Amino acid sequence: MKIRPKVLTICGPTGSGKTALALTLAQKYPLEIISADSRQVYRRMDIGTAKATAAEQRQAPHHMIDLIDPDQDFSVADFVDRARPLIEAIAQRGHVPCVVGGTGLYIRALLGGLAALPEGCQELRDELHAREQLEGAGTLYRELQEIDPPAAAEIHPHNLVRIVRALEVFRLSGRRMSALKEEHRFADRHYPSLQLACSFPREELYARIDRRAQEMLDAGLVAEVEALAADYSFALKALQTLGYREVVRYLKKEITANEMLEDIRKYTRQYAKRQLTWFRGQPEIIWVDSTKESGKVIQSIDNFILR
RNA sequence: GCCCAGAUAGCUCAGUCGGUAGAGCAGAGGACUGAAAAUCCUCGUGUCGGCAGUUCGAUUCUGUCUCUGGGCA
Repeated sequence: MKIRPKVLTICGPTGSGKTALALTLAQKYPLEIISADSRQVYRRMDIGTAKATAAEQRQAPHHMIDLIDPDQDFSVADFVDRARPLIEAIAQRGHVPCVVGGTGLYIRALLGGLAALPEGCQELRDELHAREQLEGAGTLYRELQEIDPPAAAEIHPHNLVRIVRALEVFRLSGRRMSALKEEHRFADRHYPSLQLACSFPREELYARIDRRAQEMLDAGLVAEVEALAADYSFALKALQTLGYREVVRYLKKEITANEMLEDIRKYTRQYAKRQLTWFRGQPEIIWVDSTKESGKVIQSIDNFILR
């Protein structure tokens, strides 16, 4: 009989203590951690992505970290494709797969599946962007209004990334993205899941983020970026990542060391806020203050695993 | 001590030829299906430094005081 793996997820904004909670729980349960983080998949991006340290990774098996080189592309679909077999294998050996991360879309797609959309095509995207450039702002949006009115109605005319994607889907599949999404709606139920999110009062979360930014710099974030820039270039897409791009600007002498620190803090806080917006919209998530409610957490995990 | 320039939103500043004011940033809220640490949207009442004068009406003009720059001594 094929077992249906139960999946525990721990999400929350950056700096909310997801890793710490997972490692605490790993002392009590046979957890294997699956990182759901769009940046921790990159090798050599350790400090700025707050990757679990080597010592932390020894406390429980970690997966989905250091998968690819910094110049390679990665997408939600890649994440799902790689994580699914891992979950099966972990469950087979009697362990509990624990998905830990802040990339909300990855977790949602893992649990709810992905619509039958074609994968992205960089050349096509470049071509579309070039057309918008050449033929004027609004060109692509008008085209989307023609071919997929429902999608156009949902996408703001300024949101080029989304507009390009919708056009790409139509061009590659011959079908409207709006229809394909409507047929799917993250409605798959791949695994029974218990979804926890780390919560903190906003002020405290921001204070933690501010502190961590300084710690990252102390730990050698600038050197990490210098090494990447030396082997690739400042234009490396992965260096557009929050925390990395500010260091790049510092190294290019566009901002001072202090501005770098303050910018990293500021943009990280804004990112945390966006994550909160996403996670708040996920109805199944149970919010816990892990520093105060560990009893409640243990209780709900017991119920979930033994059910 | 004297001269000059400032004082307007949390910050930087614009503006009102006299009818109580608006940008950027910050902040808050939101959207999100193969780029998601990305991308995008919405939200602006504040003794216009204090006091007094002129005026129907002053944040705007005048006087004075305070503070902050800069200059001269």
